[in-house]
Amino acid sequence: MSVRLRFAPSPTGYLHVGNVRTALVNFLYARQQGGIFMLRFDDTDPERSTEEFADAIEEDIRWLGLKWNTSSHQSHRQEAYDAAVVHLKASGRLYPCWDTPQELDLRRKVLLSRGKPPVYERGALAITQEQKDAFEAEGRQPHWRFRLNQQPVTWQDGVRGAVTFDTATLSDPVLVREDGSLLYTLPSCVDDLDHHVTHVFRGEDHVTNTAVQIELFEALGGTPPQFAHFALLTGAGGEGLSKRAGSLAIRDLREQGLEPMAVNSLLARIGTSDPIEPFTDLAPLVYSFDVEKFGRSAARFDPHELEVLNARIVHQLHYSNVAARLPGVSEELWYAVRANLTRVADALDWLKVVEGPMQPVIEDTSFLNQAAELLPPLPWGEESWGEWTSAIKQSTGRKGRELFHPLRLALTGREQGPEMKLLLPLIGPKRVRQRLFTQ
RNA sequence: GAUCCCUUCGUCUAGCGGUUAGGACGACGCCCUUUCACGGCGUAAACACGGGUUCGAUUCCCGUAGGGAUCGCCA
Repeated sequence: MSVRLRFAPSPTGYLHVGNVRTALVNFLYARQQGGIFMLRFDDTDPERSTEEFADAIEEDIRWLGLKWNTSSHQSHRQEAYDAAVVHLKASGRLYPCWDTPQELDLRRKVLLSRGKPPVYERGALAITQEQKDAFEAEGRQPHWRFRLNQQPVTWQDGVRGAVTFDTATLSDPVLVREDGSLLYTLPSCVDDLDHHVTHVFRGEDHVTNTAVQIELFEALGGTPPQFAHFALLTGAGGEGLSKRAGSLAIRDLREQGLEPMAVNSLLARIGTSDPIEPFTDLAPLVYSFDVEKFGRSAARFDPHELEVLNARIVHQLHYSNVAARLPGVSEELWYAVRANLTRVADALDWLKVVEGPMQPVIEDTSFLNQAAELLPPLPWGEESWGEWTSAIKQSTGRKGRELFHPLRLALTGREQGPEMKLLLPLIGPKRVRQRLFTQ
């Protein structure tokens, strides 16, 4: 049976680098194994989930090039969850609770102040039938908790090896709210089962959930998928990333003009033992992927690395990949300037330099006038620059920087840039003369 | 407060008792290009600290410090 993996964002915000790393890891493994990659919207929280965010997430994933085979929304699968709830109630694993949030909050604080873990003490299991009747008479609806086995749960983690977690140290999770709406845990397990998910790769913030979910999978009569939990990313300063995810939203990176493959190249390899390299497509990332290459310590995500990767990717990009984004930029211009770019859009600046209008920088008027007299014969090609500068050298005695620098400045207005032998023919004789004679 | 995970060049990491502690990115230098950038080549750069165990610890154990995570009617 082929592998089936899923990326399950909740549409309560924009995709950020942490999310995308999770998406990539699941995508890469699914592709490598020739399996299925599913996009699943965990939109069980009607308060916070919106269609706008769901659309934005799809847009971002498409931009990255992570094609999914199927997609689903948890908000459309209520019947499946209802059936699971009925089953769990019947087997006694789901029990009603009438605690109010205020009571629970207070209880947690009391336990904490005594130095005890703030775990739900199962008061609801102890209440009498009279109390239940009383609650119901008042019209109060219960919320429902999953009764944990309070035993060690062990699984073989793809990154961390054998992991054991004692569910006695955990609170029985609430699965269903008073109003019947569901929390993340149940739909997630039901979907994983129904969709035959074989592997779940996610951040280590989910390890405790895994123990709970394994019990749930079993209570539902299913077999848990294989898990792998990689260490989370931190910011460049070593601080947690999740809290300040806003500045690292994928759409911001896109708006900054970064290439999707720069993002993919970094996020697929950061924290792994494979070198971070500038790739122009996903294929090498797919075949080199191995979840065991992930380390167990948090890696730093440094936006500067993204810049560096982006530049190196841009230097390799073919004209066909960028032409649509660069109106007016010819193939010749692209190949002349790409090695000097950090972002694709920077080519537009060079278009302006070549075609004008631009302000030449004049260092030495008489030298430039002399040079203008020595311009090589038309038509100009790559060899014209050499012919021209040799002639100038001969007649003026200048060489090296003295010879070269004033010409670049007059012709491009810039201290640095692409090779002049490529730029000269593009600028052309008319504009060259114009710029040389600028006073 | 409790529990779990982690700590090797600036960064991402290899290492699984004896190594000149390896690679990648970055930095720096040289070469190429009659400046710059690109590219090529090269150099510098690390075992958090303190105790053990051992003939011998980067590697195993304990502790300290630091970092990350979890303890929700969020996902």
